[in-house]
Amino acid sequence: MTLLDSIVMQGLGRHGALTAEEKTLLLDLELNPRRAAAGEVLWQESADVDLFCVVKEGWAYSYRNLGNGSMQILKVYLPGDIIGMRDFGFARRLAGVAMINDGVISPFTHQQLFELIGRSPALAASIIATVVRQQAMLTERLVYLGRYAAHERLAHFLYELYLRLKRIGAVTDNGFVMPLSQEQVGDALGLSAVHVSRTFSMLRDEGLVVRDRQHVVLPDPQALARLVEFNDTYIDETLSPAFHGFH
Amino acid sequence: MTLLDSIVMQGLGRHGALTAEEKTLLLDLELNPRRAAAGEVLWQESADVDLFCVVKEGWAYSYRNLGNGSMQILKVYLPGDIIGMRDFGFARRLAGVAMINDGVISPFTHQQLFELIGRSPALAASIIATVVRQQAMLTERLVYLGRYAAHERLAHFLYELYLRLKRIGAVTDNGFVMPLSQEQVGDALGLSAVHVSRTFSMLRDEGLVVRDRQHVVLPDPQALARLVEFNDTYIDETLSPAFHGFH
DNA sequence: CGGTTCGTTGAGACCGTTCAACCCCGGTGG
DNA sequence: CCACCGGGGTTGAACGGTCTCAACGAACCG
Repeated sequence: MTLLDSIVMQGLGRHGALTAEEKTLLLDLELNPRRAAAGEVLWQESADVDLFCVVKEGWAYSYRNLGNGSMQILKVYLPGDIIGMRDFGFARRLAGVAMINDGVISPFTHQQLFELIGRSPALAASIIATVVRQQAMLTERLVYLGRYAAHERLAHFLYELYLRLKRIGAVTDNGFVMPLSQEQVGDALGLSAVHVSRTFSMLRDEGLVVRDRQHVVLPDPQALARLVEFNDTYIDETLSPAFHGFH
Repeated sequence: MTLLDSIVMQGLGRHGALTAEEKTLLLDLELNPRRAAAGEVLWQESADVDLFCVVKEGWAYSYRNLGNGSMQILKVYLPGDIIGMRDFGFARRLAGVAMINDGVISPFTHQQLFELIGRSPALAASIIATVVRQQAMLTERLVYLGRYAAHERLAHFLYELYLRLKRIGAVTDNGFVMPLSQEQVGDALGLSAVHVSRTFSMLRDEGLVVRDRQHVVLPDPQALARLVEFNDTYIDETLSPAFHGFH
């Protein structure tokens, strides 16, 4: 999974094919791939902001460790996502990032990002669009934490993963691999691990989610989408026309 | 309260005074002020994105109306804030915005924003910094919704308002005016209005918050800050040095 | 085969919700 | 001036969703 694939798949490159220089700029971000082991902390909260990363293989998550001993997972990163944009413009990390399973990441520097932005307004727009979309996903999570019950939070979480995985071709027969432990799911949804287990059982009994170890199947994605009233405008978002005129 | 005052007060203008042109660009955003009545909806969710607004007087909030009949308030806007940046780059609003009390707002267009960004990299950096800071505030709220109890959520909410109001000079003797109803506070914190009332009583009994109608006093802000382990790096944030080198 | 991690299930406690009654206060109209 | 009304806030009681603690089971790994 290269960033180029990801960006094209996400439809950001559809407005006129990318130029050769733009493709080069994107590929330059992935010149230094390295393996990262499950559980590896890429950086801690409050660390200096130096690098961003493209996730090439594996999953990662950003998190905050709280004073009361618990953890809140802010976002799950999938292959093709850029990690660290949350801290763009800050001197220190607002959240830590760790790998969920074994994977491959490509770090690149602030400097490279500035260069890319300076050279290609189209790519700058794409980057900004991904940041904005991430903010929208965060907002959606906030809404669910504030106002929905456990089974709705979990259903929404799984359906969002399903959509994001589908667009990078990681879904077959409505099923996908979900390497998060139930403890981690709980940390993302503001629930205890025990209650995540019970909630999975509830969704299984209703025929909405079948899970076996790390494999999840959504037998009827539409039914799940109705349950959570999924608003997918923030995933298949349309950029403002004015924005494209900006180049 | 002009945007110029606000940005200077927020320290974004400290790196070299703004040029005359930059000041003009900022003031141009506020050429069309108008009154807005309490409860007035500035725009609804899914409406076309056309305008942004500077809040000159009064408070506003962005919100999402949910299928189960409840509402989630995403953010409270104070004088000097820019409303609508959440939707920058989108064709449609991700959230509605309404006035909390009577106030004055200055709408400006996408076009004006692009012009400002094109003419002054320094102001573009300031704008981006405010967007990033808003995302950080949203993240902080998410953490509290996910992992903290009612009294901690409320204490954190009040302390954040206290800090933001202090920097625009709206705090005297540790007190400020808080025009939100308890229903609205509940919609922001994911609590019922009834429990907001009980939680206010609890904080009062502990000597942390004194409230009389719309007037709130924090007798010991430091104690409150300790209670919520307030991390103010996202309010008094430091922009990355690399970012300033970008101009 | 023993240890470890992860997931399941049960029981009890707790926090927050819902429903309801009541109060306080400001506004309005007689 | 008073009667009435309505919105916001307070308080009580019962319900329910989620948490915690604990025991147990299943899969993986040395």
